[in-house]
Amino acid sequence: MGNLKAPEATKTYEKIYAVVRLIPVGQVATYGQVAELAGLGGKARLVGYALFRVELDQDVPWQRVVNAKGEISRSPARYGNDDYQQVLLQAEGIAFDAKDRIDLKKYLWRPAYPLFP
DNA sequence: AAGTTGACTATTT
DNA sequence: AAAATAGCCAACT
Repeated sequence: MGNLKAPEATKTYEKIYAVVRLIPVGQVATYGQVAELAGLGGKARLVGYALFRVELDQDVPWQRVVNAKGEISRSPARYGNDDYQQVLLQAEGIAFDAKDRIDLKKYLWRPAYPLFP
């Protein structure tokens, strides 16, 4: 315990989680894209920070958020959860190449704009 | 209440 | 192509 539950999250992060929850199965979004859709002005780092704090929340499909290169962002702070992310994405039908990269041209989420009126 | 922390990205070496 | 740099901000303790 000790982690925020998404519905109780503070406003800024709540918006990020709301966007992430809209990513369809079988597609991915980049951190920068989520930041922009959440109205954060492209501050991609905030999205990464927010997702770290909600990692254990089951309602947010954090696995569908990858970095701008189409790669899973690895970090020692995740203790292997990054590998699990790849497994989850593959289970949704997303393919990784030999360098563990996703073909963003194929899988990137293209939502209608604006997401939030 | 102030310091620490952390899943990014565009640009430059 | 890969590695280093600078700019960004909120939540948690």
